[in-house]
Amino acid sequence: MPIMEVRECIEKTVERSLTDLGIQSGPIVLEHPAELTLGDYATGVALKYAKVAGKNPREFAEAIVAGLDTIEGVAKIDIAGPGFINFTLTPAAIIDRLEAARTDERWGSGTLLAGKTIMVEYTQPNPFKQFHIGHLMSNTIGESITRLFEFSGATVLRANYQGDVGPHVAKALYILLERNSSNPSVEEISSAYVEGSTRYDADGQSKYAIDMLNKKIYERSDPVVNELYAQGRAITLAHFEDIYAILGTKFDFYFFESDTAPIGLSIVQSHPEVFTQSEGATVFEAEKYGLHTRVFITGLGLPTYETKDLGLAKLKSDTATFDTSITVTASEQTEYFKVIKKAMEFVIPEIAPKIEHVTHGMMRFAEGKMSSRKGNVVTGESLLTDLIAAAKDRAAESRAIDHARLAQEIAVAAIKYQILKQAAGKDIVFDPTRALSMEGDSGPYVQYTFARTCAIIERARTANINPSFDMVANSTDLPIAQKVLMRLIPRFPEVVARAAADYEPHYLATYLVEIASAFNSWYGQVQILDQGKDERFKVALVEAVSRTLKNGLTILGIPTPERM
RNA sequence: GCCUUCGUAGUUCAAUGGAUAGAACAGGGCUCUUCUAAGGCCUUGAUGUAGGUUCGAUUCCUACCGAAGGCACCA
Repeated sequence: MPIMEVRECIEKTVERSLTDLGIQSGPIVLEHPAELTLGDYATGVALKYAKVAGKNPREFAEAIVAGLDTIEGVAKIDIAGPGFINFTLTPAAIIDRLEAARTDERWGSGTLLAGKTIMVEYTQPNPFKQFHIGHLMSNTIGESITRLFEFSGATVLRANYQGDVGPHVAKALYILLERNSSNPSVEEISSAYVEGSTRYDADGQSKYAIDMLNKKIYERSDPVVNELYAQGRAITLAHFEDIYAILGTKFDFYFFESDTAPIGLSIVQSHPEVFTQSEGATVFEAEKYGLHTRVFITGLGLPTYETKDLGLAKLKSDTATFDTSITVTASEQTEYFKVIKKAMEFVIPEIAPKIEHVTHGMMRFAEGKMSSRKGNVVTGESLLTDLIAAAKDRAAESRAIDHARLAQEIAVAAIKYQILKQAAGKDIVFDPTRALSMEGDSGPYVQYTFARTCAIIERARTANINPSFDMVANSTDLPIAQKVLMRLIPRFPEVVARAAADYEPHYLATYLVEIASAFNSWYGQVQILDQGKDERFKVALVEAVSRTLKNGLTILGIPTPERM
């Protein structure tokens, strides 16, 4: 019986036993014991309800256990410590899962989101601005969330939303026009943006000129402006595609602010009962809902990001059918999004419930916030370039056939793992030294472990060893690290499911390092290919580890080179 | 000022209200005639402060201290 079902059976029978004892507990959620030696699953319900039941916890635990049905796949049930009930799986149940890990290509997948279609919008770089490490963060988290959803049975629509109109474009274009640029490079465009921002804040004349230019861009009224605009837009977008290719993202939909703006405008203008006029602007007064007022249409009659976001929701809904649309952005937009969501409830009530916002922390320097307006950002490509350079020497000495490709795969692993190893909502303080590190708790560490498993599997194949769990090794004299692996690997589908349910890839990242660490410990301790009687069993276990690492890294969006 | 989020080893992060708070890096020591040393083994070291709820609090509540973000025409 698959382990997820064993788990459910335990949860159900515990709940029923409690009900029989007069306790309405609600659904039971099992945890894992602190120590692997204590068992595979545990519950503290006896502790929780002992007082209500008027018994001491251990006595009560005994009563609960006495009321349990026999559960296939459970070898023993212990009461331990202050009154925990611990369940230990049978060797057969564990071997059944290890066999699945070894042979099932989709090992780890589940049905949590089966039948659901979910649009995920992430990355959101803006043409005419740099692709900085904040975008790298959004892309990494967004991509791994989409893959978690896919492994949980959902159909996923990858979407990117890019701001190709708005003041930032006018600022960059103003300087480019002044420089008489033609077919500017990505660097020229982003430096123009920084200069434009500075001028906008510094002198009133430039500010006025940029505001007028902004209006022209929206209206598409000036052929010279249109020409340079088209060039700059195309150049930056093509540049972003190069980065997506390295990162391993392929979007299904691209939305642009130039398209969402008119849709949003018409929505706002057709709801005067929701939006009010104030100081020449059209605003949404959200104070009455415990939020704050935001401007939707400026005094110049131009739509702000707020209005475009309303248009975006409508456009998404018109473009594709989905149950939920999730927008992944940095936490600085948390409050902003609440206002938008509230406005949506009034103007597009049929779409509003489908729109969800997930925030991630911000990438910042120890000294403070990065700001592309000021130009003090670390760009995505400079970080990747530095990481590739750092990985290059080692890659050159590796067994890989394509060294340049390996260096890139390692660089992607290093940056992505650093982002994914911690809870998604927390800020990351960007430390260049740490970012370049490939040792210890890192992406390359897990990759290296995977490459090791591949090397062993390859050798075993050459030696005609037939991997098999048929012969169950005497479990008492196994090395601890091997026992740990055998208990940990079956948990993989649960870890994936929990990470998907909570939008928290870091549960998976943490788990993979745990597996890699146990494997490396075992590897250091025993000779796997030793021609002994356990050899086939050990090779089979290596295959189970290998698949778990491969699928796990893939879900995180991290490449899995077989040779390093 | 108001709102949101967050304070865990020297540093960067874990911990589903549970059992002895785990890792990694940095520091000290050991380990490649043996399947990849990007590895393994040993070692020092932590829950901001004060209360509260609970059988049990890093986790929930209150206050304070500290940090980050947001709060009208940026995205």
